[in-house]
Amino acid sequence: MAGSTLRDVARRAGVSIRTVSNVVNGSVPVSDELRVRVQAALDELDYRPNLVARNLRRGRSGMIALVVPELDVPYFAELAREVITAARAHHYVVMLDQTDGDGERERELLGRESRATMFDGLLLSPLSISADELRRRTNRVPVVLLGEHIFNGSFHHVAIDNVVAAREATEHLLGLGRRRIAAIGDQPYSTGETAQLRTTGYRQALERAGLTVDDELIVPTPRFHRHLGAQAMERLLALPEPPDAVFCYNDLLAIGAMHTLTRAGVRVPDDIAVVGVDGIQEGRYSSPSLTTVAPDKAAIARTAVSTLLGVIDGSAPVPTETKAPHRLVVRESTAGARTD
Amino acid sequence: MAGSTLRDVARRAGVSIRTVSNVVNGSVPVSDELRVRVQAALDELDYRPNLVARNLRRGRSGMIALVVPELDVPYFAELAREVITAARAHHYVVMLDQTDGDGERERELLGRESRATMFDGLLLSPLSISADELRRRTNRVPVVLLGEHIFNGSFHHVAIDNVVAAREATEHLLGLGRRRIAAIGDQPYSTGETAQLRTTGYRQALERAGLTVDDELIVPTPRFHRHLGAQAMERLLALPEPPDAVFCYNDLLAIGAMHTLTRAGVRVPDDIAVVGVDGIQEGRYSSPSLTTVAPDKAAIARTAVSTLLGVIDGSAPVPTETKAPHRLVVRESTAGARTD
DNA sequence: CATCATCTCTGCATCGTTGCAAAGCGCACG
DNA sequence: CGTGCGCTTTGCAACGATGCAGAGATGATG
Repeated sequence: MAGSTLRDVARRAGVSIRTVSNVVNGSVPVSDELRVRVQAALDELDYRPNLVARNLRRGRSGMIALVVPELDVPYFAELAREVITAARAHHYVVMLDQTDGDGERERELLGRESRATMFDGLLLSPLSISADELRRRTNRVPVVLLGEHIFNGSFHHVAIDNVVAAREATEHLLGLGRRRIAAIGDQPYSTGETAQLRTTGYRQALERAGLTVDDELIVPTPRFHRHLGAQAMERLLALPEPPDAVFCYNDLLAIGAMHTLTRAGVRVPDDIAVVGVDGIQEGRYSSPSLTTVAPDKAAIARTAVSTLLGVIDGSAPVPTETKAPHRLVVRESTAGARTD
Repeated sequence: MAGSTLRDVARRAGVSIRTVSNVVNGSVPVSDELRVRVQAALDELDYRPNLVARNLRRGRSGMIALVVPELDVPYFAELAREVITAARAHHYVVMLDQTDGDGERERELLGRESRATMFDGLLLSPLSISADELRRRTNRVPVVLLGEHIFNGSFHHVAIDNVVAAREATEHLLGLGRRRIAAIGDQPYSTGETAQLRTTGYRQALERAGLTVDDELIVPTPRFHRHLGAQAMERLLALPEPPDAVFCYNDLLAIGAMHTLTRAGVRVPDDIAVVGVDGIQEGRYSSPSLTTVAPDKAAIARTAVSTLLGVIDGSAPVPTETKAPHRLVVRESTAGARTD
């Protein structure tokens, strides 16, 4: 029951511990005769290396942590999937934690008694923590930031170009002939940088089209959840002059918005076209299916993981700001065709 | 940069390593004078305990692994969220891995060179691996199984009562007056036990209502994904006598099915009522919103974690089969009211 | 035949922490 | 004043693995 150790195997095979280790690792040549004998002992005792001990000796754990606000938000679940896959390609495993966007939890994560030291590095998708704090707390552990916040070059960072993504989404709506385009999801305060970038892109698109931005059409939401999208849409429908299209800052907001529209008998896209961001699977089977700006999550994950591993092995000391690709996926919610 | 150790702190404070350790852990009393001095040294050097070393010494890692088929399947993401939360309450962290339902991956997970030894225990949601194999491979690591497969009492196991859940879902449809009720998601082969249990419940409900089961209405699907639900529904619509209700073995199948129905101009629930299983958030904002049998995921997670920890500390040697609660959540997809 | 290079194999030290037992110290008590 | 008790503090060993340097054995070479 209690796992056997190198010592047990060595005793059984009548060789030194070191020789068993050599057989297990295969790095140092071992004579055929001994190898066979040791291998037999390994099999009989069903030896499994104690990775904790190995890690201590090697100074590496082979584990990274991925910290996201909420794992049950599809975007993060899908991203986590890709991160796990990308990490596996480098023989790394991934510990997952979620902060619920709670700054306290984020801080605790990096604090004195945290488990952070167990990991070779951290992939962090911070919501509430400030750049200063992060800097103060991460002087030990290699960190790569994902998608959120701007930390003006002091951190490794992987994200899509949010301004461009938002501009393209809005331009797509303009291309349909819509002129009264709303935006759902602005976050005009210090930790809402991502949202603000999307607002910037939205404004750019309208201005380039020679339209004036109607601030009434920009509805802020504290988070990016379905029910907040639904609420925001209600507010927009109550306007004297409702919009004819909505750019939602993520797909969940868009799905919430479409929920409100469907209930209100407003046709999508005929009366109001809807576009989201994130490219989550849910949007492919919603009714109507959702047009979205889809970040290349696999690319984000691969880049983030390899950047992090670079920091870990010291080959990437200078913070890099990587822009990951995205593409517009057009579906029914902005298609010319009727929904039903 | 390189983290300071107990030795460094001890040197600086002019005390023994052991005393520093005592201050850090707080378990053994230390005189005020020394504690202050040591604490100062700890702060100055920003000491963080090396958890790998601590784990080696203590023989516990404080980590469990959660292995699910696919993390981007909402049910598993939501379950993972609860598991992480439940584990945190016990000061445990959770490593996440996914197998893609690939038996090879599941086997590898338990194999010789796996990371399994790094964890104190495993929460496993197996898809393809057989009971025998699992038994052969898990003689070392404490394991609790989640929701899938039947392993006739040789493993700790937490799941809802699938037969009852399926029966209740079907009875709900019967209660609406529907009489031609289809089922989507059967898996009539060795690793599809969960699906088979749901088929059993479905049959029970029909038989108790004095109806005969029309095997044509039971559409198998190899997995529980949206597009397979959509395909299955197409098949049902093509029948000479289509159903007036569908029980889908999970919410994704149901959402796929509703997608097909909406496109085909079939009204839900007026023409065909739909019910799913899993209680994922997506179903609350789908159009129409989805009636579902919702397992209490938090309860499943709590039970699974505390059972696992019981196995780990040896206080729960006999395999327990726990039935977690579930409840029927009625929404638009089976409501009397019109959708639009 | 002596010498040296080569190839296996081994023992020791070490990673950073904690368990254990005993040392050191002060104080109360006979 | 000596003994014993309780409290704090310490040194040593150990968790299980690997790096390193060196010991043996073997073969090649002059």
